[in-house]
Amino acid sequence: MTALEVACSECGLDPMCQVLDYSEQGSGVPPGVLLRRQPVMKGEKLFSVNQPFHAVYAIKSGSFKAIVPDMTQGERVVGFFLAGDLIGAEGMANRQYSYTIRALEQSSVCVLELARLSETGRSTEAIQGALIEMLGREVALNHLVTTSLIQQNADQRMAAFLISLSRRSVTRGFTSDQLGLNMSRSDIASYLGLARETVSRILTRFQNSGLIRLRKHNLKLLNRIGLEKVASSR
Amino acid sequence: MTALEVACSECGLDPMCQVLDYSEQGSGVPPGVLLRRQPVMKGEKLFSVNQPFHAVYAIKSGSFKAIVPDMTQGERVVGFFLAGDLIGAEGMANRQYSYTIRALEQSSVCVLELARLSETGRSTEAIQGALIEMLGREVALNHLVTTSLIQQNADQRMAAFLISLSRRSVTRGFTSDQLGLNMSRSDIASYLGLARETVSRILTRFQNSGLIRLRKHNLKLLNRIGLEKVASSR
DNA sequence: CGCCACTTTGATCCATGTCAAATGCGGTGG
DNA sequence: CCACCGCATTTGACATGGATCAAAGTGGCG
Repeated sequence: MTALEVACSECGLDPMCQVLDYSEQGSGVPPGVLLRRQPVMKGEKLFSVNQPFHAVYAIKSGSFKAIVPDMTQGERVVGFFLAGDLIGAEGMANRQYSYTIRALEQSSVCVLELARLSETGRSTEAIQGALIEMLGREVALNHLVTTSLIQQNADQRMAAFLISLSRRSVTRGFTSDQLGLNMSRSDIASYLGLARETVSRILTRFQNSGLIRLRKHNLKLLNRIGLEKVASSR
Repeated sequence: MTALEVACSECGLDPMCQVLDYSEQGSGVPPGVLLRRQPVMKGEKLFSVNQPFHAVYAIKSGSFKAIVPDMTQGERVVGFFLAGDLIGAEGMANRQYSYTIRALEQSSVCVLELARLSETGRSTEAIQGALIEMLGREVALNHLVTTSLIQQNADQRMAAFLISLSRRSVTRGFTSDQLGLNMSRSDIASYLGLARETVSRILTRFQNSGLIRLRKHNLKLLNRIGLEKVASSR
C-alpha cells in the first residue's frame, strides 16, 4: 500500500529544488537545508498553529489536513493538501504558522529550511526568484480556493469539492477519476461548513444517481459532466 | 468630501516604494514605472478578469470591490479593498488577472508596472526582496480571510465582516469605530453569501440592539465588544 | 417634481441543522 | 477464529434559519 509519489516537476517546491540543483550529488548544498522524502506517520503533525516559522514543506506522497482551534467545535478544518502541494508558505510573512498540519495517512514530505538558504552558496538572485515563483503560485491558488465555497448549496459545494480534488490529482500526474478520500466525513463536513449527516446523505445520493462510486475511502468519479452540472446549477 | 489617504508606511506597496526610493526626485526611476495617486472615478474599473497582468495597484484612498462573472447572478463579489490594500498580486503567477476591480467611490491608487521594474536600475536583489515581502504578506492575508466566512450563521458573518472592516481601517491609521460602507447592500450580500433582504434585516437589528449606528453609508461601531460576542457565539 | 434604483418590511417555504437510533467496521482480547 | 466493544457512518424524524416572493418606503438625480 505504498502511496504514489508525485514527480519533482509537478511539486510546489520544484522552483527552489531547481535552483539548489538538488538532483546532483556534490552540489555543495549543506546537509539539513533540504530534506527529501521524510516519512510522516498517519496522525502525526508537521507543525502546530502559532509555532515559529522555520520551513516550508512539499508533499511527496500522501495527504494532510490543516486545522485551526475553534472554541465551539474543538477544531475546524481549513484545508486539505495532496501530493505536490506546498505547505507553510503563509507562515513566512508572520514568522509563525497559522494552522496545524496533520497527516491523514502514511505520507512523505520534502522540507526546505528557509533560514538556512543563505548557507547554500547559491546566488541570492536565483533563490529569491524561486521564492517569488513559489509565493506567486500560492497567492493565485489561495484566491481560487476562497472564491468557491461560500454562497453555494450543499450539493454544489460537495460536487465542487470532489471535482477540485480530482483536478488537483490530475494536474499532479495521477489518474483523474480515481482517488483516495482519506479524511473522515467529519473533516469534510467541517471544511465545507456542513453537518456530517448532510455530507453522508449527499455522498449516498450522488452514488445512487451514478455520479460517483464510493468504497470505504476510495472514490471513483463515474460521471464528471454530471458532477460539474451539479456544481454550477442553481 | 476628499477621502482620507493612508500614509505610505501603511501601504501594501511600501516595500517596493522603499526600494525605488520614490520620495526622492532624481532617483533615476524612469517615468511610468510607478505612478502615484492616480485618480479613479466611482464605478471605473482598474482591470478586468482574464486581462493580461501588467501591474499591481495599491489603494491610496477610497475603496474597491472585486467581482467575478457568475452565470446565475451576473456577478459575484469576492472581496472588498480599502486604502492601503494591495490589488492584483494574484495575477502575477498566471499572467492574467483573476477578477475585475471596480471603484466603490472616488478613489486614488498607486500603480506599479511590474514588467518595467528592470528599467529602474535598482539591484535585482533589492527588487526581488521587496516582491517577496509583498507576496508573503499577501499569502498570509488571504489565508486569514478565507478561514472566516464559511460555517457561520448570518449574524456571525455580518458581525465578523464589520469588525474586519474596522480592524483593517484601524491598522491603516484611521479611526476604528467610524467608517464608510460604500458598497451596496447587494454587494455585501453577495460577498457574505446571503440574500440582500437578510443583510438589511440584520443591519437594522444590530442597530436596534445598539451595536451600531448606520446613517446612509456611514457606519459607526457603538459596541465592539457586543459585536465580537455575536461574531463568535454559537 | 417625479422617476428609478435601492432598501426595508412582511409572509411563506424549503434546505439543512439537530436530535436520536440503527448499522457497520476495525481492533482487541479470550 | 470468534465475540465484544467503541467509534464512524448511515438513516430517519423534526425544527428552524434564511431564501424567496411580494409590496411598500426612501432617496438621488434629471
